[in-house]
Amino acid sequence: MTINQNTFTGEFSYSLDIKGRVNIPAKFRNVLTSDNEQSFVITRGMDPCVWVYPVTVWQSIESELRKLSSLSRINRSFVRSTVRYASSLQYDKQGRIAITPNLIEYAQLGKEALIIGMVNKIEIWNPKLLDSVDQESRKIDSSEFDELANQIIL
Amino acid sequence: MTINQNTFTGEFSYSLDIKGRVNIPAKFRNVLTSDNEQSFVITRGMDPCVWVYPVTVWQSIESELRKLSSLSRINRSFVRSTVRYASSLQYDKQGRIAITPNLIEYAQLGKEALIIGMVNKIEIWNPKLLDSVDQESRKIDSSEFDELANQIIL
DNA sequence: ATAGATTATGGGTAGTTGTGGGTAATTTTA
DNA sequence: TAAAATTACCCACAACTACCCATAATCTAT
Repeated sequence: MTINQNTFTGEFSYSLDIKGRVNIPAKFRNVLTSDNEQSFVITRGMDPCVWVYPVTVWQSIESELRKLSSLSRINRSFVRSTVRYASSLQYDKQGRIAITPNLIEYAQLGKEALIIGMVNKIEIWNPKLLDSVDQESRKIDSSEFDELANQIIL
Repeated sequence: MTINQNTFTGEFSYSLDIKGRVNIPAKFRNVLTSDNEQSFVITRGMDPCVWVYPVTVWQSIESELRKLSSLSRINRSFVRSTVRYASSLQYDKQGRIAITPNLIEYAQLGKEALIIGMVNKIEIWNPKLLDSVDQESRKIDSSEFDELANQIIL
């Protein structure tokens, strides 16, 4: 049963096979709306990981990007860096997607892949890399972190 | 008689079976509103226990999370740490939910499970662990309890 | 107090899911 | 144009999960 459309939560550890394929957790596939046509858009994350969007979500990001005027240099560079590495792909009959060598390298993915639901998107991490990034940001941001928690967590 | 919709009070001791299932107390199921569709969201608690939310309560957390832009590093790390261990699930015909191995390990759950109503959510504890956490915090917190007294009348 | 309903707990089975590998089609390269 | 490499598609199997049924204990109402 799906609680919410296009919403991803939870953590799953899967293996990246020799052909560069990872499984999309069944739960994630099930919350995809039909207008996504079993497709995702994958791209670089802001952190060293892979971001995976449902097509419909990505489309709304694109329309936001369209609004940014190219007169501004920051806008141009921002649009370029977000769109540059994005490509759309379908998952196969077993529910797997093939990650491009580009992105495998960027996210430093090995045999293990940690898949994390991030509400409106999915992240694919090298588990060890996530650990270190996590610890780092907890050191730096702990007070702002607590503030957010006070606002949001019930 | 039910006191209030989606409100949980009281303490119940249940067993965790070999498949990792625990019963949700009938009283708790009965106060669930129908728009929860017999579903809960379970996640890590701030203490070493499992938190169980009615879906509707979780949705309000989720909608707050959706507002946080992923451009900010703190936001990303906060969303990740909040959502990472959360998953939604329905209880079966017998009223049980299956707790993920992840969370069983985190809350150090064994055969016994203590289920505690926490007003807007449910906690699942290893009874012995709760005892020790409880004693510990009673030592520390008495002054802070006094502070709370100014906010809440019992 | 007793019958009927509800609740707690255990286990079996069929279908789903994760993972590996094989073959054909397509693209790239020489 | 032919060989090599890559990609897409398919099949197979093991492990797991969801769903179902059974039984014992407890509660409810007359």
